[in-house]
Amino acid sequence: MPHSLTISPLARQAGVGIDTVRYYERMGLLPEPPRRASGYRVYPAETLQRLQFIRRAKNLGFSLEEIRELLELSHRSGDGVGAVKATAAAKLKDVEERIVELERMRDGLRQLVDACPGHGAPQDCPILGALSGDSK
Amino acid sequence: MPHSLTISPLARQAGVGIDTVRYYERMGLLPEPPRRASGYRVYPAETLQRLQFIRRAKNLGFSLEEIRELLELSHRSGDGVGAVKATAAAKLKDVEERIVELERMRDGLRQLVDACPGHGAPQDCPILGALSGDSK
DNA sequence: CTTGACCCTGGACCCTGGTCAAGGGTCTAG
DNA sequence: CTAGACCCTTGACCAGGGTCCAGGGTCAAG
Repeated sequence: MPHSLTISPLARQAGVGIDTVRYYERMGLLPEPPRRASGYRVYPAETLQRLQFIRRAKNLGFSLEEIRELLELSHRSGDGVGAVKATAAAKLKDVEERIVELERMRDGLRQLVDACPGHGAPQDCPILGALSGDSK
Repeated sequence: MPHSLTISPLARQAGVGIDTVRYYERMGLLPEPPRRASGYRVYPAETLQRLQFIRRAKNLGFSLEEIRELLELSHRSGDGVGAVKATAAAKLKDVEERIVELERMRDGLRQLVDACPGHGAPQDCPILGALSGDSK
């Protein structure tokens, strides 16, 4: 199985910097990879998936800490399965709330775009209103 | 119309710190409010909405710079309406993409939660897989 | 009028999430 | 065997987004 990478191609394929990969390792987002005798890190292919997950989650506004929790969910076996489930459920709720808010924002923007066919004053556009639903 | 606040109740009601309000003003997210003779800032009630909007948008992963743009959209009249529309359309696309990714994440989490009824090993849960759709 | 709560400005400081550089090994093509 | 590309660690530095004084006015209640 030739699916192992040194840090540089890994980082390149994941679209992040080398330093970032090492940073994530320090922060506990990536497991410490095996090393060659020389000390070089050697990554299994799945680390690439993990990095891509991280990038995506980061874009969605999750902090590295939250992402760490999400990642742990999927790789922890046995211990305190109930707790794992609860954490997942909490994240799920969080994600669902974000979706609702983004949908509200989307609707506001859509109205803005539609209601403003290239000319005419867009003041009083409902973008603020669209998001003024009660906050949690 | 008694709807005017000094900075402290404004901040309290919006759930942010006083310093944050002044910081947002410096960053151009809040307009400079009128002042009393003493120099005290006096805010109209709508500033509260604006602050709540900012908080929400921030939670959704928008940077202050992006939020500034969003806010400008809703309050700019006349000038360069075409450009405004284009900006709004771009934001809309951005928001839609975020929604798609969050939905993917939600589905992954939901599977995780459902598939793991409180006991039994949740390893091999599809959370990583669920998010491994090609990134842009 | 005085006291306590509030407001002002300016500048220092903090955390997060990286990014860069120095100093020094490693690997591989020629 | 040597040049060039890669890798290591440690530690400094940076931007974004705040947060916290210090020093000094303001305002309302008593």
